Amino acid sequence: MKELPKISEAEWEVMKILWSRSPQTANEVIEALEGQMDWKPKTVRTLISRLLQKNAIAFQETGRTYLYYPLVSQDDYVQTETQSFLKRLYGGAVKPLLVHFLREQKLSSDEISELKRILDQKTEEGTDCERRKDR
Amino acid sequence: MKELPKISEAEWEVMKILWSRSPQTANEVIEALEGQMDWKPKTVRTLISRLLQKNAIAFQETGRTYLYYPLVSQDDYVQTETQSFLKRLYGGAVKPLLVHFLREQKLSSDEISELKRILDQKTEEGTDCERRKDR
DNA sequence: TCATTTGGATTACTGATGTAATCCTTTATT
DNA sequence: AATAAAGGATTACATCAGTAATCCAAATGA
Repeated sequence: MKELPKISEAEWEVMKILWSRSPQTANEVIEALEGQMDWKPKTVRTLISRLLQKNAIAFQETGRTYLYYPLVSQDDYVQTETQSFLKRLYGGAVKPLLVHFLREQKLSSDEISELKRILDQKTEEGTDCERRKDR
Repeated sequence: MKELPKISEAEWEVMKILWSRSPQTANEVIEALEGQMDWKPKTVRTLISRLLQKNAIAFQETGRTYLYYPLVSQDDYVQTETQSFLKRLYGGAVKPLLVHFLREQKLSSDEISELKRILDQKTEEGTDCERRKDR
């Protein structure tokens, strides 16, 4: 697996725009962020530059302007970030987090049903996992 | 709710030590981190100082040395961090994260059972949540 | 053609973070 | 008593992140 570039919080906002639609010009990104982030256009351009340097995005030239697009998928990114977040806060153990969330969060009954369904599936497919370890 | 101080990753390691046992002297913390973090003693002291400034920890003087202890609970902290993490990566929606994790993660069948149990509890107690909104 | 606007490139500045070293004072050692 | 060791306080310095402003070349308008 390749190294994913580290994306800062501010940069993340830009990525979200590009993930939602791409390619886009700098100005389109700037507009998309307007009213949402209270950033000066120049600020957004800086973020775009930094994302370029980090190889998180790239561009195709069209005339005198560039069309930017992401080089990393949001999914990969979320996955990786979540992994390291978990490691940091929960020592890598997923279950405590899940327990925590299932307990604390307001979930509609529909959502609860869906989660249960997923768990049921896992019961079928995955019961042999890790069994071997008990010798 | 009070403002929790922002704790950096390196500082977090120190906090973990103090959460696991407190109060402790700087040297005890330094020892506890040895072999684990490859930091010079002075580095750890810097982190301790910064945590003091941020009011994340405090100390009682005993003779010429200090005994440090946390001022914020790990639970509060984890809760807050998780909230903002979710907000950042999943737009605040918990369910996508839960789905993601339930799907991706290796969970033992015991864990799965426990999670199901929690969901069952929630089904009973919480079905009226948010119902009002549909007018 | 000359001035203006515009897009991208470069430079700027502040605060946080990682990673220490140096300084100063008090206590322990010779 | 003079010196060394030790603990905390202060200072250091590079990099990253947030937040822009300035510079420069090409396109546009007068």
